Amino acid sequence: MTVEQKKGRAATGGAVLRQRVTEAITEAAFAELAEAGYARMSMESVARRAGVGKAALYRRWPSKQAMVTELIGSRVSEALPPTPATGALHTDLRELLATFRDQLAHPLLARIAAALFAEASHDGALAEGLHTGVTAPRREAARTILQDAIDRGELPPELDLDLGIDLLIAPLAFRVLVIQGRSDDEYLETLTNAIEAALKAAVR
Amino acid sequence: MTVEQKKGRAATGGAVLRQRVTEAITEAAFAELAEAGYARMSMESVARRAGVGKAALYRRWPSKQAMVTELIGSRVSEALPPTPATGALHTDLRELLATFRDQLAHPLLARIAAALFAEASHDGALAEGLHTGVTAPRREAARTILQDAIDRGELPPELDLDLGIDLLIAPLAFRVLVIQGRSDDEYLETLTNAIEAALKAAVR
Amino acid sequence: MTVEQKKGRAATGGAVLRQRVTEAITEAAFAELAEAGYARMSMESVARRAGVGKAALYRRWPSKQAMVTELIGSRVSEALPPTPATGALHTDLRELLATFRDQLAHPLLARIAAALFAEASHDGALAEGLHTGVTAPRREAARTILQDAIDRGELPPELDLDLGIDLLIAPLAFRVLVIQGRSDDEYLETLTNAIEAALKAAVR
Amino acid sequence: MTVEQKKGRAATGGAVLRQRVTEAITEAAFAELAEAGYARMSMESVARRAGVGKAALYRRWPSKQAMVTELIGSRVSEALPPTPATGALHTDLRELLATFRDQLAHPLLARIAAALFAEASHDGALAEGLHTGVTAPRREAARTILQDAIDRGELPPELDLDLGIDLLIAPLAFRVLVIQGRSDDEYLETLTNAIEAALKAAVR
DNA sequence: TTCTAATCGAGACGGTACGTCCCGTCTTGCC
DNA sequence: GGCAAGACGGGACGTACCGTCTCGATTAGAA
Repeated sequence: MTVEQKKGRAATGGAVLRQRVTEAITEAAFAELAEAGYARMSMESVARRAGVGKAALYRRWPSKQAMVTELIGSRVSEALPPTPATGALHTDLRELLATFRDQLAHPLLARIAAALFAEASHDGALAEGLHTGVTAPRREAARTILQDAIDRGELPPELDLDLGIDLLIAPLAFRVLVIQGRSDDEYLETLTNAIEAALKAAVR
Repeated sequence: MTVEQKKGRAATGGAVLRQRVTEAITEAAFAELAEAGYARMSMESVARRAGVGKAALYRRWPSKQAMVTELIGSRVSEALPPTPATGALHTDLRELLATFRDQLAHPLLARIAAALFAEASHDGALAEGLHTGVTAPRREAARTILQDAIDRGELPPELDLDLGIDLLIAPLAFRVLVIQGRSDDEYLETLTNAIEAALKAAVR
Repeated sequence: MTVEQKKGRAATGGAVLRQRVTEAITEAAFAELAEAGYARMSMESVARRAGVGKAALYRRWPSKQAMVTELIGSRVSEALPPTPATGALHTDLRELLATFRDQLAHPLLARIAAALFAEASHDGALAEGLHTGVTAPRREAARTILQDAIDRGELPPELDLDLGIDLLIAPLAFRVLVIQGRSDDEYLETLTNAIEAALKAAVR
Repeated sequence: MTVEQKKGRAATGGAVLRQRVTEAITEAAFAELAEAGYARMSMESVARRAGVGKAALYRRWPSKQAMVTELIGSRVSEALPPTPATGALHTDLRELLATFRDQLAHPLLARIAAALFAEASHDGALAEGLHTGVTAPRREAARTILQDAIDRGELPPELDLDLGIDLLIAPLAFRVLVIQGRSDDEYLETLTNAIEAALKAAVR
């Protein structure tokens, strides 16, 4: 028996059970978050709903905030769509906006994300986690679209990319999250037109 | 002492003490909010900091949320600047955006407002309060600017006003609140140009 | 308004309520101790039984052990009988032993005291508390009886007082607490005779 | 390797391992008991200290209490000295008391025994176990000495044996366990004299 | 001036959730 | 089939706040 074998001997014990429990917790947590929101959700109710001891939660995450952050982050990540590449700025834009709207429209993610972003002002680690897991990938997708359009000559090379990304993401996010207003296809089409015009003018 | 003086004293006497206490609470609440954020602020620490009993708080507001909402709402309202009316869309826009940025840059209001908007997803009354006290007045200012520009022929009459307002407010809000990025005068100038172009294209 | 008046202003708030709550807790704690014993008694069940928040317990005592120690200590203290002074060693002895037996026979105090003495081996503060509140007063009563008997010439002046006290207390305590055997009046009479003989021989 | 060797290993191999594990647990348990006492000792720390899994403990004993009871019981039994038979009550007594003191002075057994006797008030099985394993054998030794002395005419035939045993055991036990006072040879000599006198008077 | 009624600071109240620890059981893969 | 490792459900620990309550002192206004 080698040392490696000995060390690894019991390392995998209960992987199946662990998986089952983790899934029960995840499901319960999302349900509680949807019903009560982040502030009113309690670890005790999640554990109760999952049919699980509180320790099972704290064995996986060090705190309520850590649990919710990770759950949201992974759910959001797996929902990250492929960057559109239709070959034309207008269609790329519309596709990205539609995808973005569909994600934002998911009431659960939207509501919780808002609470997390709010908390992030007072918690550097949380801010970092949200940036890495949520914000950055989406901004990167937008950046790719814009850069492609510049390469094709559809947008001026002097475009301020960061500002461009803001223009792309912000109006829709505000409408859905803060105003909680409509964002149907007609709205999206008009918005696409407006953003396209804005991008062409957003030069340093 | 004349009767009038006596009456005058009678009308304001208790009110003076009450006013003093209210001010102490308000100041303490803003300080705690700034240091700890909405979620971590406690009514007990506010009372302690203000040197008053907890009952003094609950005599004025029915709950923590109500207190913070009202405090934020009134502070935000008194900070509402006059709507710019320079006679030209571009300057109106830039002035509004600069004002808006200065308000958002106030770290306290920004952070707390985020937490409150997050909570609003689960609390209709809070949502209503925020809309009336925070959102609506600002959107109205933007609407006025846009309508004036339409009237002057600077913007097409078919402009989707709601979308136009989103375009005006959202990118800056996102940059300051979520991205927490820079928003200096240069950025603002480019943003103004981009928004102006977008508005001209945002027709139904 | 003097400083004293100002300082004392709110110091007495809720004394009546406090008293009521303390009594409810005390009663519930004794009941739980009787039913479950020290180890199995929980602060939560005491609070529930008393119709009281857990904080009400922890506002009064810093821990479960402190609460039980104090409750037992005070109950035992108030049960401390006057030292017998019949003028004769034999009757003093019998009276003291009878009193002692009656206290020990109280099933609650006996059982809990045993658990506390056991814990005391590992907790200096607890040991100190038990000595001061429980052990010392009883030993003092015994010492008085013995000294009186020496003064009257019923016992030799060379009597080892500490040993004498052991002889007086220990056999009965063991019978009741450890053996849990009978200790009726007949037994007590024989025991009194035996102890009296022992005391006369317990010289250094 | 021959078949016999293989078979022999098969037959004893498991037993040897089991024995080694049992010893490691026993040693760890006594160490933890000594350091923390019964209440604060945890099965988890015992397992960790012994370098074994918790299941190894629960495969051997059904509960923490059962484990400690059995461990203490067997240790105490193997420490049971031969009943003294010097041919004279005084020397028998002194020898028994000295042995008893030496056993009680063992800090581990003493402290744990106290906690177990306390728990026994609420647990009949534990009480039974302690009586059989700890109390009864020692009382029997004392009984033998007393009966021998009666047979030799050193003690009256009317002696209440149970009371006699109490007189023998209790004062020393109290001194060592509860008072935690000194019990040197000088004390023991005086005590022996006193008990001898008491025994002669302890008649029904 | 004396009375009255509101408000004050202090802090205890019942409750709920936090994150930690340990019980006795269960599961896994190695030996 | 026993082993070490360690996750499992359960439940108590002691802490922190919530929003409510009670207390006696303070404060002005009205009588």
